[in-house]
Amino acid sequence: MYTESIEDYLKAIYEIQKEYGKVSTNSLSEKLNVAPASVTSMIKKLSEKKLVTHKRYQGVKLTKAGQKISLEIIRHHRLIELYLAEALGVPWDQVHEEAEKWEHVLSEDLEDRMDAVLGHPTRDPHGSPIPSRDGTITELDSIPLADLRSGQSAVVAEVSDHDPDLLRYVGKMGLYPKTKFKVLSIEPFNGPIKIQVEGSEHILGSGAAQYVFVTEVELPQSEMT
Amino acid sequence: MYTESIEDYLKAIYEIQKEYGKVSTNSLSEKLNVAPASVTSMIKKLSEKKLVTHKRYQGVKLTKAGQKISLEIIRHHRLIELYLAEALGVPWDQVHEEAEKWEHVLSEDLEDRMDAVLGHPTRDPHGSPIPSRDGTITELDSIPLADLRSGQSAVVAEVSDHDPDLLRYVGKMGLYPKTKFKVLSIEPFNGPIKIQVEGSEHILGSGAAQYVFVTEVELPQSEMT
DNA sequence: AATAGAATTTAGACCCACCTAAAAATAATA
DNA sequence: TATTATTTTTAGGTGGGTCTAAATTCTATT
Repeated sequence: MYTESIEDYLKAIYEIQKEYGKVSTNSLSEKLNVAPASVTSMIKKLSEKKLVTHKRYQGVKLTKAGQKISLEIIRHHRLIELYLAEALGVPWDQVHEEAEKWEHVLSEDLEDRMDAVLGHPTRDPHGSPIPSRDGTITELDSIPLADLRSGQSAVVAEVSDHDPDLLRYVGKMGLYPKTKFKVLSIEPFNGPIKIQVEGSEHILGSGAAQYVFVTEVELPQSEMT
Repeated sequence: MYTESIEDYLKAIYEIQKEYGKVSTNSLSEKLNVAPASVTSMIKKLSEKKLVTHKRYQGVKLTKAGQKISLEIIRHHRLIELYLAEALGVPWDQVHEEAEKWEHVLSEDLEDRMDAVLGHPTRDPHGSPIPSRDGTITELDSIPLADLRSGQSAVVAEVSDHDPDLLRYVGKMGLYPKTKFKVLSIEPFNGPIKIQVEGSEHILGSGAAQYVFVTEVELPQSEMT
């Protein structure tokens, strides 16, 4: 078994790798709230354990072994999030924090039991895919809501869980995964976006719209070929 | 918040205090599987934090503050045990290990939710009382099954959860909390005990009978006054 | 190509919780 | 009571994960 800290680093590396491709010391430092120097020394350790590859001043990359572990932790995390939401009614903006702690001490047995109770789910409450036990994951092919244009409809695929305030904000307008909505108008220069969700209209700031990812985008009637 | 280690020490101190009255350095060393020297230094720390009182070479005692924290952890532990058993079907010999890890990272909010889902229970799966949120606990007034005599009936109150094998062993004969049974015979010199549980007979080793605590003891007909 | 600025790494230190070995205090027994 | 045995404490060290300050390397810009 690995320490909680190692698991946190691996998870962070996976997530940064997914979002930006490259994983720098500084990006880890920010994400994990530790000093860059601390990251360097941990990278050295991870590298010795063959969990990442590292070229000095060039960032890190997960090895097969490292990725496997990081996906196990992510699986724990997302199963827990979903379980807490479903079974205990924890609101979607609180499940992340709870899962952050619990994920490190969840046994395989309990993981399986939760998985079974939930019916072998594939998405967590924010729409993120839950890796399978053997470490495979199918990342979603979605785009930020902010990239839509006036008149387009789409379905919410995933909402970033990095900020509880954001989740509450978009939750208030019903923008949960699988919810269909329509962009009524979108102002230029990152202006506010007017959307229609289940009959009612809402205004969404562009900052938030960066973190709401959508799929099944439909062109407006007027632009159909 | 306190470290996991501190919480473990406080819990151990509470339990030893309850079982033996006095809490020595060695008893903690054994219970926590750490060297006596390590216990001494942790005691110093706990003492500085006013969680225990300590006279050199004389053992420790929980302060009010220390007891409060230890009961909070025990509450977490036992609520988790019961929740796992009830909601996820984890067998009673496995819930302890799971709870050992989870108890340190359980939020108050989740504690309350579990408590509510379980209907504000007062006993864990082994029959141990669950402290209330404000830190009150009503310890059971029970005696070891081994102290019963031939012909007596009693109800299982509590089974020690210190050893999973023990739990499986007594579980096989149905000796769960609230189960009524009768002592058919008991051999002297810590001999085996023949008991009747729900119609069927079983033989119970005296070692195990030390750890099964019973209540509602009834005298046999022949000895009634 | 030189240099200023940013990113990264090294050096040295801290805290936490643990360890072993040795010393000191207490308890048990001849 | 003296001596031995047991318990507890002190002394000194280790590994894990973090920090700050300083040195190094890379990158971008002139």
